Amino acid sequence: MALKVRKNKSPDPPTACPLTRCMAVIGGAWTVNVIWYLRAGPRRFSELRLDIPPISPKVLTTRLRELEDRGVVSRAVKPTSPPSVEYSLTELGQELIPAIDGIVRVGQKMKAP
Amino acid sequence: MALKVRKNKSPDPPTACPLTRCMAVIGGAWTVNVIWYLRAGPRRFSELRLDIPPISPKVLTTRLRELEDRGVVSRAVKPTSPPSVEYSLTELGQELIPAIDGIVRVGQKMKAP
DNA sequence: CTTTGTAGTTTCCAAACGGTAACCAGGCGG
DNA sequence: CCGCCTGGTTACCGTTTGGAAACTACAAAG
Repeated sequence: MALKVRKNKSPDPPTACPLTRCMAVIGGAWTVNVIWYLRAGPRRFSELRLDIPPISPKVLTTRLRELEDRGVVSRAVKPTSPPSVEYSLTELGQELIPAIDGIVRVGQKMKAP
Repeated sequence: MALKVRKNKSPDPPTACPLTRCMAVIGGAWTVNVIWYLRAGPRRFSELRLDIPPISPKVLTTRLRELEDRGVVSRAVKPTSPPSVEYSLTELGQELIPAIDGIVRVGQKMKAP
């Protein structure tokens, strides 16, 4: 008797596809908004909170850490008093700007929900 | 005694911002993948299931309905036997392609998780 | 020594989301 | 008449997510 074909295919990790991988990062709540407000230059934690009023500090921290881990954003502590923290887009982060521009453009033309 | 400043500001709808509005549509699971596979032309329900193996029929239906509602995708029933259904990008949907291209490019350069 | 400002952290919780599995309808081929 | 194909729908359920509120650390100003 012939061997059965094993159907339990190893599920390839979701990070295999570049599209899925990148969406896993920028798909979270407020992520693209954060990148959008960093496009013009470095910005501090509390400035981002003012830029995006509905974001909670917890979520802002989470997003910034994720973006830093993936090399999209860099974090720099300035020895002011009190010490402040500047976030800015890395070179990789800059590459997302045209994509986000495109999303904004479509958002403007999109039917209301 | 002076009147207090009322702090309960009317929370403007999340759809006010074009970026947030568009992300609400393309942020769902597999949404960008669906658009990606429609970029080359019309595609049927079952073809999309083969293109994106891990997507469930429930989610694929949900995504296609959302995209249709927002004018990104159009749905056409062909009188074949059995009747088949073709989905394709609208003009608005086509405008998302460059944005998704950008996301893919960043995804390729992104650090592993 | 209390207040102010920056930059978070922690806990708790309800709602949203997506996965699984089963089921359905209409048409046709055998 | 039975199964099969396409294109879904439905019910159930566990996990994840993001929101709210309260709390922390540290430094300097007053």
